[in-house]
Formats: sequence, structure tokens, C-alpha cells
Amino acid sequence: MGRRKVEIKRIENKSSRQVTFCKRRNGLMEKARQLSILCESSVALIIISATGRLYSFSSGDSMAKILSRYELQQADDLKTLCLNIVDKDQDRDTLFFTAGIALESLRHGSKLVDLEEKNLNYLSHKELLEIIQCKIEETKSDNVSIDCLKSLEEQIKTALSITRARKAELTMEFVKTLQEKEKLLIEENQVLTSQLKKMGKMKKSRETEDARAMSPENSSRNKPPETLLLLK
Amino acid sequence: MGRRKVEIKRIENKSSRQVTFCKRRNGLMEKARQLSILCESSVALIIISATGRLYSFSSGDSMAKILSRYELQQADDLKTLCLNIVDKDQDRDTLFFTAGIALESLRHGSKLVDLEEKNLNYLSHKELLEIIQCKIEETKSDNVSIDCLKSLEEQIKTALSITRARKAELTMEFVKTLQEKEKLLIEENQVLTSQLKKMGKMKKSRETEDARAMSPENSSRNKPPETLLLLK
DNA sequence: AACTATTTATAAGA
DNA sequence: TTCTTATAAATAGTT
Repeated sequence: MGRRKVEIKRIENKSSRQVTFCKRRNGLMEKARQLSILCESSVALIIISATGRLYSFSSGDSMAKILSRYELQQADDLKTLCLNIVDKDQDRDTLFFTAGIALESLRHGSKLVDLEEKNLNYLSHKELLEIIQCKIEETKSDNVSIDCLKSLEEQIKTALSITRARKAELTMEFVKTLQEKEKLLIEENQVLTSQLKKMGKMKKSRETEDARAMSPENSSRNKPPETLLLLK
Repeated sequence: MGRRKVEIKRIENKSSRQVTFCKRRNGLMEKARQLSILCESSVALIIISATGRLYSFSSGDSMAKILSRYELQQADDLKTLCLNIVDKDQDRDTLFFTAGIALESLRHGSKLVDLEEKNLNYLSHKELLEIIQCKIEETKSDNVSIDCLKSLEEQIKTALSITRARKAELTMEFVKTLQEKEKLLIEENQVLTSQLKKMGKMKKSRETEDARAMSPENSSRNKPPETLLLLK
């Protein structure tokens, strides 16, 4: 859709490739946004330029959530894959067991409720990889296709990537939340402190007997309550 | 681009939403493919329909690789976040945390963030990095044996494990610090609030003309200052 | 699943 | 870069 039809192959001219990248990238992002809204679907889009710059879009649902769903699908595919291997293997039960553990770990790993749990999941995942590696060694002797095993490896790698990406994302979200909370609390504190100061001044100007009723640490108007030091 | 212009908002009619989803999804996938080829970039696209069906596309680079790059970006963002904090307060834990993130980026082969500039007492990690750097230099000059490279791979894997474990540890510490701060702020807030209440009661019992001097949001004794709602 | 009338995206030029 | 415009491409509504 331009002055002339273009073949879909690498654009040789560097600057026009750059311009096209910019235009089409924007177009793609916009289309992704529209699809997600028009059809209330979840869309995740990651684009990395030849120079390594990263652009991403994700609809309503967070990137993490979408990747999590993707991971589930991968897990299902992994199961299918494992079942295919089993067809050629004598040791059915063992492989079924392995597949079961794999699925369990992937699903459980996707919840990542808190950091400790995350670490536990990471360990079990590592163990899982070892188990699968072992199985792969075993199957080498049999006539299981290399393609099948390559695909298995690829899927496991993807699962790990997703888990790590989400871990980074969730950690960041969590830290941001805590920092926002902190900011609000500090503001709140400042409001309260200024209100106290105001009342303190009124009391002072009245020169009354009220002073005894005050808590001792606030008797001096020149410094804020001691607990405020914690903020520094 | 159709018989008439459509607003970008959820399509109410179910079947036409379904048809549009199918058409636009195909269009988006094709556009993603074209962009990746025309501009030799990496594109990952995941689409999940309202009914939960999943569709995905990834260009040349595997999905895992693209997601891994995305993950790196997330880590960098987090690092930036932490550096901003460090500018404001010389929080030791935060610095450690930042160092952990920086080390993590080693995994992606990205340039190491100027760790030396920050005089961190992270010698073990620093030493580790130097050893690896040295090994890599060695492999560049000589024609090294496969065994040697295997050994290097093993060492780097070990380094990664250590780094990840340390990163997880530091993340936890950092989060705990933030949570403790939050707790202290909440306590501080409660102290201030109770002091305000006390003064409020004294004012009430005096039935004076002081009421007009109060800030309006505190004129009612039945509810705390509005800003306290933030704590809920 | 096809078919078009239109809208939209964009390639090339300014 | 940014805008303009001719044209290709996508797609909304129809059959």
C-alpha cells in the first residue's frame, strides 16, 4: 500500500529500511491495539530492531498474564510431545511421570506468589531439567527423532525465559507498589505534622494549662515528633 | 478499510466480533511476519481470543530469545529505578540490590555496568567476573580445546547460579527493607493521629472560638482527617 | 468463504 | 525529520 508494490524480503537500502521499520512498527502496534479492543482479546507484542532497541505492547491484561497463558499452552504442547516420545519408548510409566512433573512445575511456577515460593519453584524447575536431561540421554539409544528432542529442548528453554521475564516484571511491580505506598505515607505524615503544629501554636498563644495534657515528646514546637526521624 | 468506517470499541454483535477477530488476527500475524523480514527485526506476537484460544507468531529468533531480551529490558528498568533511589538516599541495601541486577545482566552478555565505580564490598562477585573475563580473553587468542571450553561453560553456569541466588537474596532484603519502612511510617501515622485526636477533644471541651482557625477537613470530630483514608 | 466498496496503511517523493 | 499523495493492502458489510 504505497506508491508501488514491494516484495517481502530484506530491504537493502539502510535508511529506507530504517524508515520502513519505524512506519510499520507503529502500524503494527496500532493494529494490535485495535484488535484487542474491537474483539476484547489479549495481545502481547514485542519488537526488537536490528540495532537491538526494544518496543512492546500489551493489551489490558499485563504482559505477565499473557505470557503466563502462553506458557500454559507450551506446557500442553510439551505434554503432547512427551506422549509422542512415549510411543517409541518402553518405559512408559517413567516418561508419563516426567511429563506430569513437568506440567506440574510449569503450572505451579506460573503463580509466583512471593519471593520465597519463587525460589523454591526455581529449584524444582532446575531439578526438573536434570530429570528430563536424564531421560533424553536414555532415549538417545532408542530411535527417537532428534527433531522431537530439539523441540523439547526449545520448549523447556522458552518456559524458563517466560518464568524469568515474569519474575522480573512482578518484582518491579511489587517494588513500585511499595514505593508508592511509602510516598503516600510520607505525605500523610507531613499533613498530620503540620496540623499538629497549627494546634500547637494556638495552644501556645493561649498560654493555658493544656500543656500538661500533651504527650511529652511534642512539647517542643521547634522539632517534629521524634518518630519522624525514621523518615530521614 | 471496509464498507464503512468503524469506531475502535468493543464490537457488540457476537458473530461479527468473531469474524473480525479472525480477519484482523490473520492480518496482524502477516504484518508481523512482513516487518520481521523487511527490516530484519525480531518480532514476537501472542494473541489470546476472548474464548481463550491462543495464537502466536515469532520471527527467526526463537520466542525464548525474544522473551529473554524483553526480560533484560525489564531488569534494566528495575536497575534504573534502583539507581534513582540511590541518588536520594545512600541506602546500602539498595546498592546491593542494584549490584545484583547488574550482575544478572552478565547472563545476557551485555556490557557490565560500571560496578567498579561504586566501591561495593562485593569482591567475590567482582573476582568472579574478572576470572570469566580472563577466560574469555584466553579463548580468543589460542585455539582452545573443546574440553577447555566445556570447562569454561561449566564455570559460567556456576557463576550464573550464584548470581541468581544472590540476586534473589538481595531482592528479598530490599523488599523487606521497604516493608519495614512502611510499617514504621504506619506506626508514626497512628501516633500523630492519636495526638491530633487528643488535641481535638481538648478543643471540644473548651467550646471556644478556636474552631474557625482549624483547617476545614478536621472540623468534624467523628471522622479522622481525610488523608487517613490512604492507609486503608 | 467469496466478493467488492471503502477505508487505511504506507512507499516514494517533496 | 515530517508532510503529502498516489497507490497497494486490509477489511466491513454483503452475498
